[in-house]
Amino acid sequence: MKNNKMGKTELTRQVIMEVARELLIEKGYTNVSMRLIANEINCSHGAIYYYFKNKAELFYALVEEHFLMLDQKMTEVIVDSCDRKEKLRRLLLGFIEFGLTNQGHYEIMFLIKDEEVLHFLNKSPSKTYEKFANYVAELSDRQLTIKEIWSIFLSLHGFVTHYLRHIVSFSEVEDMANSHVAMLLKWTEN
Amino acid sequence: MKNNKMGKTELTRQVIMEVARELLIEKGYTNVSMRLIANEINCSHGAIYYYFKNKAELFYALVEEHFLMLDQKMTEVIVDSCDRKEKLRRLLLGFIEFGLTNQGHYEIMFLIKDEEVLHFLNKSPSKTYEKFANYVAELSDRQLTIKEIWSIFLSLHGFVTHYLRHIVSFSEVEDMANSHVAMLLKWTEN
DNA sequence: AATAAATTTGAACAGTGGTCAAAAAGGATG
DNA sequence: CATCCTTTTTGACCACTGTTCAAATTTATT
Repeated sequence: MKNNKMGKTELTRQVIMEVARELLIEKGYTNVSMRLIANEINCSHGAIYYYFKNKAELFYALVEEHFLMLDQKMTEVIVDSCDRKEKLRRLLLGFIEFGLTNQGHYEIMFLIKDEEVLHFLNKSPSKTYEKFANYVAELSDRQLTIKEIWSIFLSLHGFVTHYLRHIVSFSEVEDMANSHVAMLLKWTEN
Repeated sequence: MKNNKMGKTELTRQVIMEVARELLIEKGYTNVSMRLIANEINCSHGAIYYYFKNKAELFYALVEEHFLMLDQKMTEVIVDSCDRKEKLRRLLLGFIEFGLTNQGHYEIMFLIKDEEVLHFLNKSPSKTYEKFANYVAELSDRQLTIKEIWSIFLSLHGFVTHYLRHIVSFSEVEDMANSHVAMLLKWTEN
């Protein structure tokens, strides 16, 4: 970490985002206040507004990276050296794992209704979904319709969303996740 | 509505809940404040706390009725005079319709993470789910496992949750809802 | 009319996101 | 070093939130 001459941590977008991310993970979007972030950094809450126009922009900057992370995670599955059926399985399971290991981020990316947050999200969710949909279409045995793929996504979203409410870790529901994905897979076959 | 000698509406749990329900429908849980409710009734916000210990209890009293409404809606489908396959279809579609025509309530019943709200919800969601699961098991052609039924529920939950974020009415997504349910049904068959 | 109980009020508290004039710090120039 | 200018930081302030509670008011009872 960069320090200035007084030894205090320099205030940058990066530093603010790092602290905000830690707090987001342990408390969730609504329970992290700008003042709490500022306290953790030892600056005034007003200073944060010099780097981010508001709370929504700050937290969007956080999740923006995670859209790319999710994209990358999907690509990793694709270039893996297993057969198509296994790739598809890992793609669906991977989405659930991503959602439950990044609950705070997932909340902002796909759940929170806040207008301001939604304004910043813009096209990111649809772009990531498009990638997901293309991969699913590519990996499935039979030709799936647009609606069918969308249904698969909504089913995964429902899984993540439910367990997110009670803050359950992925490992705690891994069995159920496997079962859920197995059902969706079975459905893509016939 | 009962009025007292001055012509002013009498302050009761019922009156508070009616006003709160209207506001919940048009604004959602987080955007309805105790002071807003009080203004609408023409009483002080403090008075509401004489009838409800806090915001969560007030809104739980609202959704409590809706767990029963949902139960009843499911029962109506069961006693209907169509064949089993059609009953199951209406059961699943009915859940989606319920969620999207009572968005504010559904939010509290199945979505909101607020600890205080969760505390009051207690066993209501699981009881309603149990009823749902029993009906699904009863109406499906083949024997479904516990996990399979749970997956069906999560898939419906995902559908509702997604469209709830953008406040879309049921009629606007009815086609997609039918398609989503059709997929789940097809899966229960083979 | 006096007393007791039920109800209502509104100031106060601690918290939120956000704004902004003023102060402070940093850098460049003479 | 001193002056000037720009960048950064502060913290009081605003309007809002849920919640509490002593005090005032209304209603019911004796």
